[in-house]
Amino acid sequence: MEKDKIDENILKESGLKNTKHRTTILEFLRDASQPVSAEQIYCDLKEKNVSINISTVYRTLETLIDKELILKHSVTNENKALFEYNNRVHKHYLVCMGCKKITSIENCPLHDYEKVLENNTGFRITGHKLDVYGYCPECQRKGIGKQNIED
Amino acid sequence: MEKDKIDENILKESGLKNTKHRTTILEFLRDASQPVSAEQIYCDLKEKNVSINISTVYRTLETLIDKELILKHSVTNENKALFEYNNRVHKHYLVCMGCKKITSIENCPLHDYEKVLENNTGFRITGHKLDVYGYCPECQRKGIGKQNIED
DNA sequence: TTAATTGCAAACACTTTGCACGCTA
DNA sequence: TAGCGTGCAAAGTGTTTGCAATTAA
Repeated sequence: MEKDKIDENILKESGLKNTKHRTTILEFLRDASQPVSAEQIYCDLKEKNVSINISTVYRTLETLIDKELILKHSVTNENKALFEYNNRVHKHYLVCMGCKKITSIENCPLHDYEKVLENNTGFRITGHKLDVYGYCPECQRKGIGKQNIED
Repeated sequence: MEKDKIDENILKESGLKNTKHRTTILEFLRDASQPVSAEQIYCDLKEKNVSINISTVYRTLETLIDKELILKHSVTNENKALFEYNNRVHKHYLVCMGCKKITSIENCPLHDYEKVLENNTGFRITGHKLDVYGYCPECQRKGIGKQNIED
C-alpha cells in the first residue's frame, strides 16, 4: 500500500500547513468511492477514533476547496453538500433515484457544446455540471422506480 | 393581459383545492424570469401586501412540486433551493459566476447521450440536469472573472 | 515565536412540524 | 360540515463564527 503518504506534499505545494486533520480528511476523500457529506466524514473519523470537531471538518473542507484539492457538489433535492477528492478528471454523475447512490461517468459529451454556447450567448464559459438521473440495475430488479407504482 | 386567470384550472386539474395563496405563488413563478428562492417569493408577496406566512410558502411549494406544476433546483455553492414554473420545456441553465444571474438555454445537446448511457450502464435514465458556468457579457465588460485577478 | 489551526459553544440560515383555527368544496 | 389549508411558534438540520487554547513552521 502506497496509499497513505502521498498527501503531505500536496498540502505543502498548495501553501497549506501540514496538519493531521487535513491529511486525514484529504486521504479519506481520496479513498472514498463517491462524494460524501461533512457529517459522513465526521462520523467515519470518529469511528476510527480520530478526535475532531464538526466545525473543523467544515473549515478544513473550505480550505481544501479554496486550493482546489477537493470539489463541492449540491445535489437536487438534498439540502446538504457533498465533497469529493479532485483528481482533476472531468466527470459527470449518474444519480440513482432509488438508492441515492452516485456513480461517476468519465466520458463527457459536451466539449464542443461549450464553444457553440460561447458563440451564441457571449458568455465566457468556464465549466459545466451534468448530473443524469435514473434507476440503477439493482433498484430496477427490486421494482423500485417502475414507472409510478401508484400515487 | 390574459396573464392572470389561467392558473385556477391548473390547480383543479391536479386535484388541488383552489386557494388564493396557491394561485398567487403559481402566478408569481410563472411570471418570474428566472428561478427564485422561497424567501424571494415571501418578500415579494409581502411588498404587494399579500399576507402570507413563510411556512405556507414552503408548504405550497412542496405541494406544487408534488403535482409537478413547479420545479425545484439546487445550485452548487448556494445553500438554498430555487423554484421555477414548470412549463414542460426541457431546459438547461447558464449561471453567471459574477452576478449570479441564471439564464435558461432551451437547446439540449443530450438526447442521444442518454440512450448511449442506458446501454453502457444498465440504468433506466429518467432525466438529467445540466448547468453551464461562466461569465456573462456584462460581467466580462466590467472585468469580473478575467482569469484570476490575483490570488 | 508567531501566525495559522483547532475545539467548543453559540449563532445562523433555511426548512419543517404540531396544533388550533379558518376556509374550500 | 368534513377535511384540507393556514398562521404561528417552536424545533430541526446543515453550516458558520467568535474566542481562547494549541500547534506547525
